[in-house]
Amino acid sequence: MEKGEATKQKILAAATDLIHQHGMNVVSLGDVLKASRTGKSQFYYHFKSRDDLICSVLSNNKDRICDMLSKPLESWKDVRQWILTHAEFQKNYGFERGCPFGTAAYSLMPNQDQERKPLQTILDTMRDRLTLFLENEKKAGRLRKDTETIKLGSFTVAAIQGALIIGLVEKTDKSVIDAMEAAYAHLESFRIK
Amino acid sequence: MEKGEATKQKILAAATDLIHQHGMNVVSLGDVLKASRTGKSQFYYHFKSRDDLICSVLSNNKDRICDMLSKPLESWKDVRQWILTHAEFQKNYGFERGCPFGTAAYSLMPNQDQERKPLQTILDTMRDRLTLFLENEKKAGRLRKDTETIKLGSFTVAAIQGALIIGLVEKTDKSVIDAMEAAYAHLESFRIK
Amino acid sequence: MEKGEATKQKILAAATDLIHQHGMNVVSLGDVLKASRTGKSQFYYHFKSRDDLICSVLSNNKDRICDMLSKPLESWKDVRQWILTHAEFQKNYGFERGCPFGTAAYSLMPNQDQERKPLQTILDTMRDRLTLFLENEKKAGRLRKDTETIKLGSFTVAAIQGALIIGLVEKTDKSVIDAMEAAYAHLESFRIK
Amino acid sequence: MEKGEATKQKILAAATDLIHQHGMNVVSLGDVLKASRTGKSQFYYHFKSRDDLICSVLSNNKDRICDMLSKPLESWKDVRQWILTHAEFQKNYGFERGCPFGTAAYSLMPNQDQERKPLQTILDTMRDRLTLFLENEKKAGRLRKDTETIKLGSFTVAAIQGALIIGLVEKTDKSVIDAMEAAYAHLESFRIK
DNA sequence: AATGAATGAGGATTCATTCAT
DNA sequence: CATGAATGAATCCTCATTCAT
Repeated sequence: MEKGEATKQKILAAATDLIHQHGMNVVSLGDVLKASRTGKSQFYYHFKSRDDLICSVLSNNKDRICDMLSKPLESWKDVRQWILTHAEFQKNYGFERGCPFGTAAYSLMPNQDQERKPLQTILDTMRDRLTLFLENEKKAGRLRKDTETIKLGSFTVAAIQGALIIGLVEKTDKSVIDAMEAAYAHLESFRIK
Repeated sequence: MEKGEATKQKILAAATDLIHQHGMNVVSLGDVLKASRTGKSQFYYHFKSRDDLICSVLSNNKDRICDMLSKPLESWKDVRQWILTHAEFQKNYGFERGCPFGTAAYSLMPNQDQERKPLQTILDTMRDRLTLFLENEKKAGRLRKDTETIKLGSFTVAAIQGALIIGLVEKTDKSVIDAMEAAYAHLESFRIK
Repeated sequence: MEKGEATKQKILAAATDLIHQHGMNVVSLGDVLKASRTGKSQFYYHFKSRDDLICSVLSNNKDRICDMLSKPLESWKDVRQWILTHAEFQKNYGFERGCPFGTAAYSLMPNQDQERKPLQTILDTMRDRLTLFLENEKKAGRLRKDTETIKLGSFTVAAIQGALIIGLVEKTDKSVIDAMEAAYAHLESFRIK
Repeated sequence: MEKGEATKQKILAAATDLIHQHGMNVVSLGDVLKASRTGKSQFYYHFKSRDDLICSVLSNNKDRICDMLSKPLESWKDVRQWILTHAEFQKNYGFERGCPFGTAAYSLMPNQDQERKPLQTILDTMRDRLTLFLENEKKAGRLRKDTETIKLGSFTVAAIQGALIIGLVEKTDKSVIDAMEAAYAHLESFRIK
């Protein structure tokens, strides 16, 4: 990685972090440059515009998140663990952030279709991963035959994201975990032991 | 209500709507004034500052939402209906908005404790309303004795909010309703018929 | 004239002068503000944008020039005097400027149709004024019946503008006056004494 | 001509064209590089600065124009043709350009004496060419003895340049040709048939 | 001879706010 | 209650130029 690329990554990293913190509409170029200790010109050498940066961040998030989701869920424990990880993640940030996915979803303007694409991808990946697990369980006879796996996928993603919103407001993980446990309990209620 | 108060309400209404649409960090004073057909001076007569307006909007939202929640849930049908209403509400806005609650939660800066209060109130009211219903059902012997009603309250609120995020990304209510139905199904699984 | 209007006029005057000097594409907002000793915000209070300012200047020029042309030409001496005035005008500015009309014409981008309108008006006014004089002379039997007055109008305007270009390059009025005298001579060649 | 020289010519050609189109104050280095498909470094290898480029363009223009003027005018038809060619030239460019000479004259800052030199040369060449023709005609007894040939030279150049300004404003060649025909008529009025 | 990277000044514009009337 | 005018910091972005390689 050459020197130039390093600068670009530094900017991207700073922007990714700031946007995760504050939402993309609130982060100014100046903020990003201050945080990355770079100058305007360096920025405009590496990015076409602020919008370009935003898109890069979004797509960067998509890559990182999808990367984390690349290992398939292999057990019910995995599932529970994955759900609860989100709460832990939020707690580590002092309840000052939600999931980058949720942050972005609520920052998007209705017409930003380009920017919405990576979010859609993240959403699909999260849901599909769960659905795949459930399907496998069904085939193995460990899940009720009548389980609507896709529906449960959407449900789980929603429950996680919603729980994080509660965390943002309450600044405690009490209710967050409550909600997540309940969500997991719902999943498990389809399980055949 | 004198003429002056009417102006204030006009500004507040415009701001509430715009903020619901775009999130509070993105709406400029100019936007609000344009939308409310008022002038700078009228604004600064009625509000101390932009922050003051934001707080008013938030508290206004709180009042309106809590108002809508004042009638207690009286039947399982009521519960299901209430959950699904959120999806309908979002659909009516062309999936360009989430719930004002969620929008605000994701717009808040970590240090805006003052502004977070009305959100906390909304959250509590939503949860308590459901909890109250469940407790009543339990007393009436129509709910399993071991049901953790508060947990289920948080869970339901989370599921609703999360489902709306999905709506924002997908711009369809398919998955939104899927998630909500699943959430309701979970509640009902505790019911004794 | 209130205080606010005065500020606007100060800005407009400074811009008009600077644009006459350098052409509209070269004059920056900063230049105008420095020259008018005003601030950015004062500017944006009174003008919608830089483009708005440019249009105002152009239309202002149009008004001022057309005003100067409002008194009809009444004698051949008037005509000659009018033509030569342009040279004198340029000399007074040390040959650092052409006619505001020419300056603007050469600064226009092909797509600036809005901005071209006032120029068209100036052009028409200059030509019509001469044409009117010639027509009157023709009616009075002091001009050859076969004179194409409109053609001569365009010709005269062109000769004046072109002469000023020469002045810009040579920084002397020698050739400018030569060209103008020749142009006038051409007009007079249609005269019947 | 080596490879390096070719690059330089490519840049020069692009710049010449762009400057003819938009005037030299409006064309940015980036524009030139984009149009010539070259890079910053190539530019700074071949030119000292933007100013250097401008000077080169001006001198390039001078060379090309003077080249076109190198064949002497040999008949009255030649003269008329030459004048009218300017209108045709402008028409071919959709009335989006004047003569490079006029464009440059109006783009120059008063203190750019260095840059003004090539313009002076162009002007002299145009005028002298006509003057020479007229002198020859005079010697041949086909021109009135009292004709002030130099004056007529300046006059003709002015009329051409001014006519082109009209073309820029009106975006039609109607008046342009009117003015040019009148100018030629004036010249011819000195002719002895 | 040419490349990618960096620089800093300056471009137009919008913002929330204040003040005098 | 309301108006018009002013303020200055901050927004995103483009410019011509330079440097190390």
